[in-house]
Amino acid sequence: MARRLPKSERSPSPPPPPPGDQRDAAIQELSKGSELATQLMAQLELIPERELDGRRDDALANVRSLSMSLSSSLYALRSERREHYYCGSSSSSGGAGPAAVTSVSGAGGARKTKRRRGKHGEELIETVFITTTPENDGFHWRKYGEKNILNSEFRKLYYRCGYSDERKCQAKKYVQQENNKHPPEFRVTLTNEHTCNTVFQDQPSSSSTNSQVLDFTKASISSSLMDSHVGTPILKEEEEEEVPSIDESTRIMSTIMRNYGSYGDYDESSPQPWNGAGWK
DNA sequence: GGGATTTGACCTCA
DNA sequence: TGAGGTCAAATCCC
Repeated sequence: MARRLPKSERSPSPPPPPPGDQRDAAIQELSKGSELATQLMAQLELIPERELDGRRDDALANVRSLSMSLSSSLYALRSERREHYYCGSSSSSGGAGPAAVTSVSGAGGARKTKRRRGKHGEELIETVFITTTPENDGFHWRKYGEKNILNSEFRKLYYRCGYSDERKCQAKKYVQQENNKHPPEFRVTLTNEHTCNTVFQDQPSSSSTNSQVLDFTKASISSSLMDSHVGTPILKEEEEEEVPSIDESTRIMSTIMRNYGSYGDYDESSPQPWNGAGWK
C-alpha cells in the first residue's frame, strides 16, 4: 500500500507516476513470475524427499521466499495504482453525495473503491473485493472484533492495522466469508490508507505464535498460506456482476493449500466458517 | 508476563 | 429501534 504523506511532507511537485502501460507490463511480468513460482512449489511438493537428498525443504523455502518477494512487489505496484486512480477521481466528486465508486482494474483483477464519510464526517476510502485469500495482502493486521451479520451465515471479522497504535495507522480491514465454495470466497473491505509503510517489512518483535494476526511477514503463516495471487482478487461488483471463474493460478494454489493445511483442512462436505487463521 | 484474541456491552447511524 | 462497528475486560498461549 502506498503511503499517503501528510501535506507538509509532500514535495511541491511530486514526480509523476510511471506511465500506466509500463506499470502494467511490470505487473504482468511479476504476475507471471509469481505464477511460475507457485507452479514450481507445487512440482517440488510432488518430488519425494529422498530424490532430492533431503534438500527439498530448502528448495521449497527458497521458492516461497521468491514468491513472497514477487507478491510484495506486485502488491506495492497495485496499491500505487489504486491510490493513483483514487486521486485522479477525487476532483470530479462533489463531496456530499452518494458514494462515488471507482472501478480499479489491474492485470490480475479488479476492485471497487468507494468513498464515504466516517463517524465524524471525515472522508473514508473504502475498497471492496472478493478473494479466496483474505489473509494475504502483505500487511500486519490485528483482529479487534467479530460480529454476526444479518442474513449472513458467516460472521464478519474486524481487523485494524497491527501498527495502529505505534504508527497511528488508521487502516482497517473487514473480512466476511461469502460462500462455501472450495476454496471459499471472502468479501474483504479495506478502509483508510496504510500510513505505517510496513508491507513485508519489520518482522514483529512478538514471540507469540498463536496470533491470528493476518501477518504475511510471519513465516508460520506465510509458509502455509503462501499465495501467488496476492492482489489478484476475484472481481465482485457491488451490484451482482458476473464473477469470473477462478483462474489457473488459483487452482494451482488450491492444490498447494491442500498440501499445506489451512484451506486443506477445509471440509467441503461439512463447511465451516473461516476463523481468521484456518478451520478448526 | 506480555502480547494477541475473544466476546459481550456499548455507541453510532440510518 | 435495530444493525453494524468499536471498545475493553477477560482469557488464552507462548
